[in-house]
Order: sequence, then structure tokens, then C-alpha cells
Amino acid sequence: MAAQRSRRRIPEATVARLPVYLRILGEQFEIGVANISSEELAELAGVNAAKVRKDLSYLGSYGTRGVGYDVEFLVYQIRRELGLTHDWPVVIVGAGNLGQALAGYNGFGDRGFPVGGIVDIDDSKVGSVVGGVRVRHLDEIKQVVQARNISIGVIATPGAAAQDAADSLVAAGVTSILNFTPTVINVPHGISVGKVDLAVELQILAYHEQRRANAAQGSVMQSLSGLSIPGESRRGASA
Amino acid sequence: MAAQRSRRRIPEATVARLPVYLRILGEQFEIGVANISSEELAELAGVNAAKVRKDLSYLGSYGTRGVGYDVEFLVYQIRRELGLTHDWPVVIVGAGNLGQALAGYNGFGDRGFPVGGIVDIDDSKVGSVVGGVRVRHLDEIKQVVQARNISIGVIATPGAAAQDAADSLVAAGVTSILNFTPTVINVPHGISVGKVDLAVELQILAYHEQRRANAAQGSVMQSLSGLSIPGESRRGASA
DNA sequence: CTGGCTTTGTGAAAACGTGCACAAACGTTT
DNA sequence: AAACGTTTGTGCACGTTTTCACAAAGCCAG
Repeated sequence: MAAQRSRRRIPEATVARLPVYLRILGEQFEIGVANISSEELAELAGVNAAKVRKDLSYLGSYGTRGVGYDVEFLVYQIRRELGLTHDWPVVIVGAGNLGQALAGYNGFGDRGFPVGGIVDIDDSKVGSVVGGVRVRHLDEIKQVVQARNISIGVIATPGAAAQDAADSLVAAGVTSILNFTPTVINVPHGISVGKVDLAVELQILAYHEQRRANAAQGSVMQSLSGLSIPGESRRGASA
Repeated sequence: MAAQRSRRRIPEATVARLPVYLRILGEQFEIGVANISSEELAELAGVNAAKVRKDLSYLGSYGTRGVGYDVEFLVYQIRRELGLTHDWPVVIVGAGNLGQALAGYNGFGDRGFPVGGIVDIDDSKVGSVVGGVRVRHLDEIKQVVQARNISIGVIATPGAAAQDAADSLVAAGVTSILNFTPTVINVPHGISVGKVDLAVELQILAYHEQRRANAAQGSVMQSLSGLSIPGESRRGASA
């Protein structure tokens, strides 16, 4: 179990699915499931069983033929591969509507991403407490980042301020950024950027709605597998 | 301009990028840019110029060789193709932390997705006003949906309630669902589902962080084009 | 109206992701 | 210890997405 760190490079599509498996496996472990087959995991994750096996094979040969995968061990291996063996505190830039919601959202802390700091450029917001963390001024971001050894920043400002926020984060020493604004940001080489645009997702749905409407009551685009569970995938990029 | 509706089926990857182009084009139009080349648009969107041209070619031949694209006309065409020529009111299920944030988030309404209703199962939340909309009980969801002719629902409940929320939405007549919980939901054929898991995005970033750490100071994974702008892509699915 | 410069639109190649199908491996039963 | 049923791990074929590269099409100058 020692010399088997990062064997091959894991495809981005697989990296995007591992967190889903991880969550499901965690739940299964909680309710006492000790062993799981690729078929069962696939069902719960809403994907193809072959895909599950191929995804997991990138971690190593951790299954047992004729039996399945040891849930606890697999959880450990995925966490290890994703770098989730320790917490990753994040700093949120922007204490407006969205920033406050993110800070108050337990889903971050619960899954290993505690809010290590919130900053805003607006003095009237500085000092208030959001999600248990006191808002500090953007100028102090470097201290915030260094005090907690933070490497991930979240941009929750208005779109127009996103590039400034990114620049501040990079200057403060952050190396990964999750951008919630619709604005595309420029960062130096070596900084990873993820993007979540809430409205884009709705626009994609609108497209399907409209398509459905246009098609009268004809065929309903491509239907995938069985009678359920659409899949999802995503790719982040890095410079 | 009449007989040129849905020519070919647009690839999902392209559909996911059109909203990004749309936003950029809107901004450019605002600041007085009347014409734009694929190169310029690509730069602003953080993608390859050839990709921009191929994406736009699915809409039709709306560019002028040697000149570029008419910004205003292109905005119109993309809106039309995405079905954004009219508003799509949405109903939010769950008036907790996340639901309130989404309701208060102007990014939805600003981009054509006004909050047409919020429902919650918790009586203590019913009646309160969030983002200008009064919270109603989950039992009334059908009235809410039908009164406003809503076809898109947003799930912002705790994960454990996601499937119930989905079932309620489908029963109420919604045909597209955007799921913000980490839970995978099952829906009947013909219902489109999009998913946004905020923590998953962070986990993907953590993977890159950890990889960077493991790699000492060696090569920094794949660096894309110039010195900026990571891209982004996404796929929704439908049953 | 010819020549030169620019930029689109698109075939074709390459890269990537998915799903099938099956041999290899394991536990269990006889 | 052999036969059997189960489930993994993966080679291969297929479909989708990206990128390249270039002819066709437009504008402008002279």
C-alpha cells in the first residue's frame, strides 16, 4: 500500500465523477454496507457500470473479482487520490448575497472545505459575522490566507469585480480559484480555475425546454439508459 | 430569416458554451462594439477561435468573411436558439440557506429566469418573504406552477429531501429540474435534469492542488493555450 | 476590375470519452 | 480439488469533441 501514489494521470472526466462516488460510498458505509459491486454503485450514481469500473481502475486494482469493492477501503483510496485526507480551508471574496449564502452553506465545511475567511471591499460589511466568520477587508486578504495557509479562493463578488478579486487572490498566494461570477477571469500559469455559473445551467435547461416545445410532441431527444438518472460531467481547466 | 429554425442538432458541448458567448456579446454590445471576430470572441471567452467558429456555424452562416460577426444580430440568434426570447420563471423548492440565497441572487432574474415561486415543507418558513416572493407550502406547488405556467424547477433542499422535491416538481408539471443537492435524483423519461454540486467543484480543485503538491516543482499538468483563461465545459443530460 | 489582405466556414485528422464484451480471478459448494 | 456462479479489469470499437489547415468569400485600395 506504500508505493502506489499517482500512477497514471487520471482523466478529467473521471476526476469529476470521483466525488460523486465518494459521497455515495460514504453514505453506504454509514448505513453499514461493507461491500459494493460496480453495478450497485453505478445504479446509485446514475452511470454505467463499466464506467464505474474503468474510473476506479485508475486508482489501482482495489476490487475483488466475484465480490466487489470494500467500501471503507475505497473511500480511503478516493479521498487520498483527490487529496481529501485533510481539510482545505477556503477564503471567500465578496460578502454580498452569494458570499453570505456560501459561508452559511454547511455543504462546504461538511465536506472538508471550512470557510477560513471572508473578505469584502465594502467597509460597511467589514466586521459583520457571516456563517460564524468575521468579515475582513479585502486589503487584509494576504494575512488571512497566510495565517490559515489557505490555497483555495472563492470569488462571490459582482461580475465586474471578479478580475480584481482574482488578482488579489493570486497576489495573496492562493493557487486554486472557484469563480461564481459569469465573468471569465485571467490568471497566471499554474493557477487552477473552476467556474460555476448558476444562470448558465438554467440556460442549458431552457434550450432543452424550447427544443421540446419546437418538436411538437415528436421524439424527445436522446434518451439514455434505463428509466432514470441522467448523468452529469464537467471539466475544469488549469493554466 | 423565416425557415431556418432548428437545422441540425446542436452538440451538447456547444450548447454549454453558447450562454458564455451570449453574455460576452451582450457586454460588448453595451459598450458599443458592433462587430466582432471569432478571434476576439475566443479571447474573451477563453477558448480556441476555431471552436468559436464551429460553435457559431451550428446556428447558421451569420458571419461575414473578412469582417466578423454582427454583435447585435448574433445576440439575437443565440437567444433564439437557446429559447431565451422570453422569460422562464422558475420555482424554487426549499427556502433554507441555499434557497434564500438563490431567490435573493439577482443573477437569475437578470438573465431571464425570474423567481416565480418558492415553496418549503416547513410551516415556520411559509409566509415569510424571500427575494420579494412569499414562501408558500410545498403542498401548493401545483397551483404555483400552473398559475405562472412554470416549466423549470430548482431543488435547494437538504440532500435527503431531494428525491421528494423532484417527485413533487414532476407531479406539479415541471419538465426541467436544476438540482443543487449532492443527491442523484430519479426522474421519468422526458424530464431534463441539470446538476450543480458546489462541493464537487471544490473537490476537483483539491485534486489539482494535491497533484501540484505531489509533483514537487516538476511539470504543471497540461497547460493550454497562451498565458491565461482556462476554459470550461459541461454537459447536462436528459431522460 | 484586379490584387492583396482579412476572416469565415468546414472537411479531415487527432484526441478524448463511453460502452460492450469477455477472459481472468475470486469465493463457494459439492 | 473441481465445477460453478459472480464480478472485476481491460482491449476494442464506436461516438463525440477538439484542433488544424485551407479554400471560399468578402472588403478595400489603386
